[in-house]
Amino acid sequence: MNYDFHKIEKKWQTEWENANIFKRTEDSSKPKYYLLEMFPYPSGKLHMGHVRNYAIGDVIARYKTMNGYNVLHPMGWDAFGLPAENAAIQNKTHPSVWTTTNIEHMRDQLKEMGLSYDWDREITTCHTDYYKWTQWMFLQFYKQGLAYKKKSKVNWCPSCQTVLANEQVVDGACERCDSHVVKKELAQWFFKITEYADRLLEDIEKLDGWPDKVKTMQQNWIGRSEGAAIDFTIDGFEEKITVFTTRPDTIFGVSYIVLSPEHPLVDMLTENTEYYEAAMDFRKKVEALDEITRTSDETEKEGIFIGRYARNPLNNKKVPILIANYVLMDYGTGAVMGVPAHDQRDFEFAQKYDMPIIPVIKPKDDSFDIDNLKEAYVDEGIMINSGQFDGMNSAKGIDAIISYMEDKGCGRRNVNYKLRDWLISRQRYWGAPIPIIYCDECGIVPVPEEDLPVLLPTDIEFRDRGQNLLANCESFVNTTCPKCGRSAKREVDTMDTFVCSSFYFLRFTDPNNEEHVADFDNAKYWMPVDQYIGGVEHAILHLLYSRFFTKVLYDIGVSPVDEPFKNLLTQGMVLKDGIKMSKSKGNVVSPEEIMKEYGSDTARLFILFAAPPERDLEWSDQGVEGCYRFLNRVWRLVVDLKDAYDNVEDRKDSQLSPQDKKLRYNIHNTIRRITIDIEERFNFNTAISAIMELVNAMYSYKDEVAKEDYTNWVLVEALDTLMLMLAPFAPHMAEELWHMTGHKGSIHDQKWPTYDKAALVKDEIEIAVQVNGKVRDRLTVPTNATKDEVEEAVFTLDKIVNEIEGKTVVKTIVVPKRLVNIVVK
RNA sequence: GCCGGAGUGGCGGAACAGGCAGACGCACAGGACUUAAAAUCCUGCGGUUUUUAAUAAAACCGUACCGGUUCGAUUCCGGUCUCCGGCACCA
Repeated sequence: MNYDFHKIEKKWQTEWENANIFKRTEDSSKPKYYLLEMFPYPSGKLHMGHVRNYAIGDVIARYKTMNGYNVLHPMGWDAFGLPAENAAIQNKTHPSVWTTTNIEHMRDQLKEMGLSYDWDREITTCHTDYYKWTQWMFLQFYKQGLAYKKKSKVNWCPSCQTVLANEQVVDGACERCDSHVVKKELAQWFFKITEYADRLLEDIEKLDGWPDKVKTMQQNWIGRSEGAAIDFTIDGFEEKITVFTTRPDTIFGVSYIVLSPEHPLVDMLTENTEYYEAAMDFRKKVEALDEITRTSDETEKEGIFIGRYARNPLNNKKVPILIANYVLMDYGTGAVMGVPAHDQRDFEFAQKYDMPIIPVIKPKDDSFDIDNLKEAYVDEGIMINSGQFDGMNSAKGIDAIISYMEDKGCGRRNVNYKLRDWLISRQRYWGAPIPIIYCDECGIVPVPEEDLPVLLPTDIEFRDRGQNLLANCESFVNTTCPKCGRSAKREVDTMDTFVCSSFYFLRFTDPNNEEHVADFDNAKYWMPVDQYIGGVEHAILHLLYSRFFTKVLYDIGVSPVDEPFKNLLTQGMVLKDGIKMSKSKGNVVSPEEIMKEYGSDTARLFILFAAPPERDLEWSDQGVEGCYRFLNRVWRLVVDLKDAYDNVEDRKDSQLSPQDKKLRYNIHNTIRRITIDIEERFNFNTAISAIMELVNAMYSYKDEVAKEDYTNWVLVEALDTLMLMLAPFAPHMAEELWHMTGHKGSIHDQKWPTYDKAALVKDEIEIAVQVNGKVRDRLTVPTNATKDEVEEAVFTLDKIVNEIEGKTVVKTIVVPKRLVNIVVK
């Protein structure tokens, strides 16, 4: 008979909910632990990735609770977003209806999993009492000069009919729908994340508890490079061309200047000349290229001369000005100096167009002929052909030349970032409206804080996609100016949903506060998040934005911390047949069905047992079956042995049998192992196998010892330990067994077991005996045997005597409690 | 191209401050129970070879590949290959 998980799981879920045992309040008498899993988008159903994420979190939450922490473990919904709007158009309903239905269903599923959330803190980002704060955030950013509107070429997804942030464009395609992203010139709202670039970069160092992988990804994304901005004058013009370079030490090697075809100076420099038409044709050609081709280094470098010359500010040398496809307008200044001898791209370009290659740095050891380069020499060396700087080490030359230029006023130290400002406008209905009003008289006017929230209108007809529904809603658009009272129009764009998720962790510390996003004292008690868990796909987007928000909020005194997440665990994907589960691949396993067939304790146990959390996990139906078998095995064991509780005092004073001692050793060794596995490494797979081993040991005891010889208190110790250690992994079964064996109170309020060192002391220990590093025999010795005693014993073994016969013993290495290695010749 | 991570039985995975490779689970095989099956329980389970009638026993090879350090290497060092992830004409 298998245990009735349906009944048991339902029963305890109801009991826990009624007793509200997972509700948490601020309690200064206990150490706090804030555990957070990335909240889901309410797509409709949980998938295995969610199950994994939340199962991992729940083990940690319950474990920390048992260890005396006041654990904040909240859950919510990242509920704005395009799928709701598309579904609404398709089904002719309102996105809020679709979203609400999905949330209800998914909340039920989470409850079915038996997760220890404090549901009183539930957050839903599309509710007015939440998005009021999203809008409030915008206003604070605006006040700080961190939100601004700018007309620029932006990424436009023709399928989603909206603009996207740089971070949301993956290989030239929309990260959500994979459509080809095009460039469009639009006026859009941005958050000035670049102003925080340096701090976001520097503080990565503080993130000890983050995986290096994620930190490196953020570093690359921010992409800081140090160098100089250098002004080149243009013959016959007042204007100057400013280039950015990381190698000012090579300035004497400049043989041409290249502008991006889109560079604004190009128009002026070619106007009314024979070069104008060619330049414009070239620009069009380059603009027609999509982002991937344009920025791929396989694309052939092409350029044309535009008829003008610039002057090298250091030696006044006259160099031609070109435009070329490999210079990008949105990095640096959109202009570069061409130094073919010391830059590989410039080298290729110069060879193609027959430009002079002027070496200005030679290798220290003169290892090759610098005047006949086969490729650019990019390493440091000794400066040559560089006037007064000749003979200087090129690394030093960088500083020397910058100082020289700063004195002369033709150049300066400069730092560039790959990071762009965060485009937050979206031309969609289902998002938080940007709280801005446009007045003919007063211009751009922010909505006063007391007027928040700017409500999303509900009288919208959901027809075709492809139009901004808010723009067509007159009751929304038409308003009055808060400054002058005249009629005015509202901003019709909404905010990127990543804005909503950039501060939700702060809101969880005080989710129902109507006056503040969170009471400072509450935030101070809980923040930062001690452990954050989610998929690595958010390594840049969400995690970088959240860090940015936290820093801004810290600066204005709203957040008590300047980094939100102390420790980060990035879980691996759930695979089936070696590939990611996806509808299109048809390899999806539904959590719903698994829980129905085996129960959520089994589902959780399997997903934790199959692989360590950071690694990808291969789904196996047979593996699930195995975990189910294991839980049944535990059930039967406890049922069989529970009589031990009736007479615990029995034999308490008598000597323990060898079997008793062995079992006690196993109990306490298991506690030791599991505690390390959870505490130090989150290796739940090995933690679970340790529990399995304890169960096997208990079965052996049952097998080897006659019932009348049972030592009940040892059995009870084993059973209690087993149940307590199982509690974070299989919470329902553990709770049921806990009560079945006569305990009072929830097992989830109990203390995590500690191990008894005395029980881990063994009288004897088996060691390996090696000859020249090969195991030849084994020997059981007293644990406290000295090295000499062990060494002596080893040479009495027949096998060893045979093995070393006729050979000379060079030396003998004794590793206490492990092995002896005899080296012979 | 650059920067990370990984490569261990039929499979998922253990063991790395250098110390008995393959814990635990799955699959498979054999046995017990059963009229039978399922479930359950017990046993075996990296490869090759040799000895033995058989039960068994022994030797050698094995942690992607090549080399090094060491009494001893899955673990450390150098090089190569493959896979995965990120960045990529960033001046």
